[in-house]
Amino acid sequence: MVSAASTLTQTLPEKITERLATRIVDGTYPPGSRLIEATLSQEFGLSHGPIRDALRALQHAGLVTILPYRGAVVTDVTVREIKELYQVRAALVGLRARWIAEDPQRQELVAQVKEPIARMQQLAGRDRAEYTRVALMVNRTLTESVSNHWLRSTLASLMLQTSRYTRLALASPAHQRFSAKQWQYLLLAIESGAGAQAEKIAGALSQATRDEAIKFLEQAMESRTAGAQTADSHTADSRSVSRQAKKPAA
Amino acid sequence: MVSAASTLTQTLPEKITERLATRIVDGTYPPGSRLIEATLSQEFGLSHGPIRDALRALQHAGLVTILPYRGAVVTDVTVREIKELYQVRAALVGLRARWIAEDPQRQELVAQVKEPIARMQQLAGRDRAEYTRVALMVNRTLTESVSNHWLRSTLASLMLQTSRYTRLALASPAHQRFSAKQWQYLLLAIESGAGAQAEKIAGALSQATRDEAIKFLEQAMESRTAGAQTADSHTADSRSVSRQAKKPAA
DNA sequence: GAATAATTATTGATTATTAATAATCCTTGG
DNA sequence: CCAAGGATTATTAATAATCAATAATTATTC
Repeated sequence: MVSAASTLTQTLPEKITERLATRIVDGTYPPGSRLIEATLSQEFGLSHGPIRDALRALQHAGLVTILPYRGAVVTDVTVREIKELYQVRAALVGLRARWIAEDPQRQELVAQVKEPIARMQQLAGRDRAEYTRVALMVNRTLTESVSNHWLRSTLASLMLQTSRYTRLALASPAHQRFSAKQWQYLLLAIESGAGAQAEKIAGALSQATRDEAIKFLEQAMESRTAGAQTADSHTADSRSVSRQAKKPAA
Repeated sequence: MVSAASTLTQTLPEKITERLATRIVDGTYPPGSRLIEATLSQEFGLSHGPIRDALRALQHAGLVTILPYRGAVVTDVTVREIKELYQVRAALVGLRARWIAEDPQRQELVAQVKEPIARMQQLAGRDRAEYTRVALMVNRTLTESVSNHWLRSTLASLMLQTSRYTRLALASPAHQRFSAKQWQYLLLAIESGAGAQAEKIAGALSQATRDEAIKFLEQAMESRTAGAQTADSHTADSRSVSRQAKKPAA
């Protein structure tokens, strides 16, 4: 479940897992790229063992697909799968909001995120990178505040995957402004202990983010299949994992 | 995510994972038992590699806890954690019911589970083992019918863990009868496409199962701490994983 | 009898080697 | 030219032997 660069990690494979996860999420390794054990073990100056472990962990996190005797490939998720992913995420984010709103000790958390959420109002539509940073941070704070261990870890796993696409949605200034507003409403609902309302707002925001991300992805898909032969970074069929297909830039 | 002895498995570690998972779930390896690489690799006639993989997979599934330089121990879940686990499960089982009820192609599934659910009525309060078997089977059929990949896999993971405790609840004839009734209502709600109602029934049943399981567990805890020195199978503090602590019966 | 040091069991990681296998390349015959 | 089939290659899967690291246990000493 890849604790997304949070709790100071211990073992070697965990460290590697996080470093690789970061590269996948931030796009350094685009979907379809192969993660080859030999290359990675050289790069990190390690033997195959820990690398293997890390790749397996990434598989469990859903960031990588392992084909027997073929190795790890950064998962290329179809639009349909992304929709499904967000659907589950929306439900759990709703649950998260409700449980937080119903937690007697919620004011601590409220105090912690009040300022960042206010700042999001300022940034919305102005500083894209910073807005994204703050938004993801607030999200993480909320997830980590959940006392239920299982909700926390499954949410963390889903978030890790969706963050790849949420970035896309947050690129739109219009969506930023919408998102900022919704966060403010959500904060109010949580503060006042309105569980059902908090759940509804959080779920709706998640759905909206999904719709926005999908819009971008479908555009990208079109332009990709249109000018297929031109650029090398994205072949028409990024699913056919042929040998020469994009190696991770070493 | 340990596909619980379902989809015909391929690789060695997956096979081992399933065999070990079965043993943990059915109580062959009680909570607190240590799973030692050397022993297992001998038993299965394999080298350490695949065993390691399997243990890591079990850790991801939440069935085992790995302590650095100490190895894998069958997770001993606190009552609080079990409550949390069921809370998430209840929410997702509710979601599962709703989505199935809203699926235009649901009648296929309905036809598939109608008979088993009718049979549950007959078995309830009479044949405990068979009732449990059918109930778990129906549950699995429902989970596997979910088209959303993420819901399916997270549910499968949660189910694998909860099945350890659901068994306890299903031991009670009263709960069996209650459960059988609720399943019938659930089937009707699904058949008629009443999503919200299906969600409510499924969630409520999950909660009831939880309450029943907790009751058993708390009884077991009491009797355990009371007559601590007597039996060897469950030490008072099954958390202290000392060297001599229950080895898996080889 | 408690603090500390030695011992032991066990995992973590490395290295080298062989087997298995999927993808690709390279014939060769039509 | 080109399609079918076999050789080649890249890469993972698994084994084995070894050493390092470490947590728990046992022994030792004052």
